[in-house]
Amino acid sequence: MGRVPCCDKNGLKKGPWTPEEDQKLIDYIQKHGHGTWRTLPKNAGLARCGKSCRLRWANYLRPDIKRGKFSSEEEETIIQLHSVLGNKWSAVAARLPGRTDNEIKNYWNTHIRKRLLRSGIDPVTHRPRLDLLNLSSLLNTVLFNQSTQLEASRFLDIKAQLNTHELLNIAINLLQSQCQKQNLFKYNQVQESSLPYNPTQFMNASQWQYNEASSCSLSENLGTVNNDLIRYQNMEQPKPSLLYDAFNAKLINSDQNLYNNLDSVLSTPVSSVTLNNSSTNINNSTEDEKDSYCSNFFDFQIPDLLDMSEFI
DNA sequence: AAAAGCCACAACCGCCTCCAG
DNA sequence: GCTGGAGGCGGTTGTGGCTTT
Repeated sequence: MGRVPCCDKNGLKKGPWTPEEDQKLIDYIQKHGHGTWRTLPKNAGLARCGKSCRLRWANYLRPDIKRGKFSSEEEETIIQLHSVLGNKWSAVAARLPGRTDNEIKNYWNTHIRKRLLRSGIDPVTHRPRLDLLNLSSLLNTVLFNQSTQLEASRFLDIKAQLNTHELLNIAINLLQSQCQKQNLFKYNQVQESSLPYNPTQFMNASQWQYNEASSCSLSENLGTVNNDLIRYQNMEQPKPSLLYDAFNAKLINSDQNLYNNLDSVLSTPVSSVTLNNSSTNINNSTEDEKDSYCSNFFDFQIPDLLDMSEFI
């Protein structure tokens, strides 16, 4: 014998609820309570499945539901809870008064998840994405050879090896970071002092104290960093490279050696730039000339890659 | 102005857990 | 301890509205 369906679906309405149906459900529950959901539709005069009534009430009609946009505080709470609880949406919702699991789940999938991905953070593990770390290693060996020469042609070689837009954009971000770090050009008017990203820079007082408490675990620290990255983006600060920020913040917190290695690669001076098979020494160039070299590199050598920066 | 594409979110589906009998 | 119904949960889909072409 198969499983008995929760209701006889013949003749029962599906799809969006009408205001009249909503009112019937509200009136009935206010008078009698919901009781057994299975019998509620018949008693309330609704041609709906009991389960549909329960969901409509729980996710939309319940009087204690808070509707409207999520505040930044709520968003931070969701991220922190998700880093601990994972996709246990009901558990997350239990800690956010007035919000339903369905609403939080939708908000996560449509907003937060995408934002974390753009920041180079894996929304499942809340850690730097492994593909980014692997790519940084690849770039280190292929892009910056022993003579510390930045070769556009080799970058194009990489393009052939990578097969996702996302990875290409990551490559661009790393390259831009390289140029910013060495003050080769003023990408987005970045101040040198904003690099490397200081994860405590935008903390509020309570979070700062929380982070100061050395007893907090690594995962708690990483959760705090995630929130700071998001706050950092929201503040419309100059955005040197969100990816590089993520690298800095995460690596500082998770693996100092790894961070030091990456840092040393990125801080190695670039002495020449190879464009169109001719190498130019930039040691004696003016700042404007350096700007020009880098602008040319990004604007004319790999315009198709730059276009892809919109993909993430 | 119309068509196509995209996005957000309400609602549904099917599996799981709990618990009374 | 077993069974089956009710409710809970997370993943997925459908749809309406907005934006882009």
